[in-house]
Amino acid sequence: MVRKGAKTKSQILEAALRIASQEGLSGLTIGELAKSVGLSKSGLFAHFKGKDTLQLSVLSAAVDHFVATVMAPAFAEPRGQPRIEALVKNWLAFIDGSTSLPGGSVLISASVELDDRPGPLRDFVQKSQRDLIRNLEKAAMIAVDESHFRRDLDCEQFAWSLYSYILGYHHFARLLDNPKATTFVWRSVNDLLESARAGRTMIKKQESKNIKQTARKRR
Amino acid sequence: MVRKGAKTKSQILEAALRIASQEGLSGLTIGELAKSVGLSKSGLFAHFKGKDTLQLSVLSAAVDHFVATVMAPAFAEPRGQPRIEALVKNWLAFIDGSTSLPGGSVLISASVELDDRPGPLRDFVQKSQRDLIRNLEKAAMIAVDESHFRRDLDCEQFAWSLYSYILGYHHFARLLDNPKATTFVWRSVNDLLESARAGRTMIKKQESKNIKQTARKRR
DNA sequence: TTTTAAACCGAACGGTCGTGCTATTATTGA
DNA sequence: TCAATAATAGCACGACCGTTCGGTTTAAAA
Repeated sequence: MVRKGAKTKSQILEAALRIASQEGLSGLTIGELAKSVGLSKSGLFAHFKGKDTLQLSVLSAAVDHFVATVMAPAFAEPRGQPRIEALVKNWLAFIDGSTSLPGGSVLISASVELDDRPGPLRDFVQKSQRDLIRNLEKAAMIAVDESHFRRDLDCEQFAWSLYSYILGYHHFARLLDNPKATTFVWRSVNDLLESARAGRTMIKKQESKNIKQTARKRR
Repeated sequence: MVRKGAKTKSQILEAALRIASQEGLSGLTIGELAKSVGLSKSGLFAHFKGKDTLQLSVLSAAVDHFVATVMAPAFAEPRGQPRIEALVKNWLAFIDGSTSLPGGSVLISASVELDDRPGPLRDFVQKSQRDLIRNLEKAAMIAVDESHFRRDLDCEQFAWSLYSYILGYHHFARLLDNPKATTFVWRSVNDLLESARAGRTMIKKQESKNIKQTARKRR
């Protein structure tokens, strides 16, 4: 009894995601969105109680999309360093737009857009970004647990550095169109991985070699 | 004969800068701006040929403001590493808003806002950001020249890493309100400086010690 | 097939947007 | 001081914004 509605609603969010990724969250207008999905303004409006709800739904959809195309596949990889490398790889592809969205990450745009405007939208982005950092941190902790990384590694600092590189890539690749962005980010990430590995103990020679090999595979 | 006009124009740009830093460049509206400087919409509008020109002027003013409060003072410092550290220090203060602007860097916001919208505005931001990176690179090259950094340092990579950390700080400090942001960024920057220093030759022991000391001073 | 509720449209509302016009006030050079 | 000119205000415009409401179509339930 509630079939058609949910379907078009997801279509709406899909289109909304595409627009928001290009025009920003506040650049997403109901009229334009309605036109892009072939609905009337009021017809579309009926699916949400107001613009705020629509924007929140878009952000939520953005998180879902990010988790599905970046986090989930990475966390399906083997624990430890391979997982972290997969995560970075997926993430960069996500930013490039190779993964369906034309205009970079909606969440990064929203982060900058909302960082000075208190309210439910900012709260949501804040929370989702904190979760994201937490997951990076956890991935690092797992790598420590697997003896890929040294035991005294500051995982929070690690997560911060990693995220900074992602932001740097976003900036260089999207705005500056710098073709070296990929080289830079992987060099920095590999350095980061190496310094996280440094001083490791109790690893068999062969295993250590494997790790080094894996770290370089994307270059 | 052209006195009053230029004066109020600079007042307008000052207010515009403040608004744009909070609401974003596209969130800067003529009506609101006029109200904030106590002018009528049309009275203010007469100073610019259109909204595009206004936005360009704001971006230009943002660049000037950044250069004046971050770059210029840093480049007044001694060549090499001290200059780079001063640059980072000024930059972080600038992002915090301690330097007159309440809402972070207008240019960083604009970068994300415009990275998918071709046109004169994007071109301007692109150019100014490229200049900025260039200056970071030059600062690194000078440090190499001064034998603070090793001779085979990839200065472009150095500039990229440094800028990534700045972006990371912007994200963590502004959106996430993470109090550890300062710790993280300085730790990463110091690591970066150290790795840029590593393998240096022909430096007297005492000099080397001074450098290390300077690198740690802000922690 | 009929009933009934969900999905959608069209028109209209008050606001605000950027932008022109004309008139009025301030400022300035002579 | 006085004319010239720059600076500003007032008003109106078309366009689009988010939102409401009453009616029509469409799809699910019976």
